[in-house]
Amino acid sequence: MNKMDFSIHCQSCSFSHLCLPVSLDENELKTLDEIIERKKPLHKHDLLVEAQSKFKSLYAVRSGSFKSYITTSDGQEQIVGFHLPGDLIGFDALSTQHHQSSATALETSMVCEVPYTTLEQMAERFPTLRKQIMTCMSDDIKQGQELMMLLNKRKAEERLLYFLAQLSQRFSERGFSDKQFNLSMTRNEIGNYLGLTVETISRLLTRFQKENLIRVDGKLIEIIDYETIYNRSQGLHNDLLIKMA
Amino acid sequence: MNKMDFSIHCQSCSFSHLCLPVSLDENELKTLDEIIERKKPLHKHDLLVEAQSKFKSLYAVRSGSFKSYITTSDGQEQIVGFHLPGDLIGFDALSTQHHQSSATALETSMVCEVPYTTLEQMAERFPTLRKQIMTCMSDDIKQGQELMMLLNKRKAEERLLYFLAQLSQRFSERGFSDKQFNLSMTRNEIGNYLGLTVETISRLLTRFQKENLIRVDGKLIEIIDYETIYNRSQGLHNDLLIKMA
DNA sequence: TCATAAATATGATCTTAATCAACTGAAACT
DNA sequence: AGTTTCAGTTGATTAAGATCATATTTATGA
Repeated sequence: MNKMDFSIHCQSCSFSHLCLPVSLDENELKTLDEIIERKKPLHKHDLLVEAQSKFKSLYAVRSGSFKSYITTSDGQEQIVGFHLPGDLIGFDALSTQHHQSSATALETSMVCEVPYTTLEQMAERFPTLRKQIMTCMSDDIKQGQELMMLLNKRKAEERLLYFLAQLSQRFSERGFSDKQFNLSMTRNEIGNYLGLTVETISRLLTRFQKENLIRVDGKLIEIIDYETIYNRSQGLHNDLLIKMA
Repeated sequence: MNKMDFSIHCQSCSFSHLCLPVSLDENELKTLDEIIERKKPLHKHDLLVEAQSKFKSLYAVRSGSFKSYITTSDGQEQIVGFHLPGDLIGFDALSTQHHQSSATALETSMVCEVPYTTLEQMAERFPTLRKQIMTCMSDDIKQGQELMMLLNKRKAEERLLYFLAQLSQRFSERGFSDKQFNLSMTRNEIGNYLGLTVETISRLLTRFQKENLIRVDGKLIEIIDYETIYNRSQGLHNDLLIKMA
């Protein structure tokens, strides 16, 4: 048994459909469950992974949320992703065996630690697990490509609407409400991620509220008109949609 | 033997240090070499991989160059990468078993096709190959993150200088001249990739020439002052560097 | 609980690169 | 060869979002 056993198991985890366990059979799942260490909770701002540190483990988010970010030579921070329960953190380290990005908790959070050497041994035995690891990595690539598109081709309004639509969708996949949720990141962090300034994020959120797309109360966001949010995040406006119909 | 044998082998390929063969022993290399199919040359604009198509193979660039791009619902194209000899194309398909992005040749080019099922069987037998595949994927993620940073935090001048510096470096890794090379992509494609317009690329190139950083002659680029190009691509300007010294 | 700091909101101004436009040169196509 | 299309250059104007400035609200901590 692990030092820390919080009596949490992959078998009963409500995010297993998004995480490594996908498509493992009972026996495989049991083995995976045994190598995973449940760590004690991290608090806001706590560092989970430090960039440049040696790669030892992957981390699966159990509760709470994280941001991962890279830092430029001149000290600027670029957020490259926000992680919700079920997400895996650390794939970018496989290339150099050192982490490319750091990850910190955005709120009190729990993770499952997956020691890489044991995971690798398991991967050797279970092709389905190997496949799932690849899938997760490939997802990371895909997400990066989509974000690149967003940053390149979309204007401020579309970026933020996309961000909101995507968050709503991700919450829904995880069994949370997709109509009402709390932002665990600051406006500043959203801006950093989307390539915009805090001021722009703030102004847009108030505008979206005036347009009756969302309701904003500090960190709490209520999605009122998902349809329009989604359409406009894709660059489709009402007048355009009417023309097409 | 394969239907097409151009008498080219991994064993004698000058890009093997960048490709799958890295860290394979002689025996492993021979097996890899046998499953790889050398295809006939592709010409400019020829489609190598079509987005949404079923994932069958990875492709290693042998000569020439490719762009890969995704297409939005409204038909816009976003270039997500340029591929030089030794690069692998197709990792983004592992997640869904369908390609996310399309790839077309920018000039007459040759590829080695690596059928995925056989590669997977090999990966099962050779842990080093498995590791190398992971490394390549992880590199893709890393590159995506760096580009994201570039698009998010850097201004036009810095983006294009970064692009030039990176190209020069990549050519050098492949044994080509890092001082003088041909752009196989159009200004338009560079702009698309960097999130800028053709006009901006054109103006910047002429400015860089006036500033004696490069010489431009149509597609031919000569790197004159790599040091300054690199520094300024990182947001470091001369006056700033003087202050720091 | 108050004090200080951090996050958010909002207005005024400025900057960068996009857009629009016109022209030149280079390929590609019968 | 000559025409059409595509790629690139350069200038003038505009618009989107950054930056600067200042409140205001919300957290955090002694």
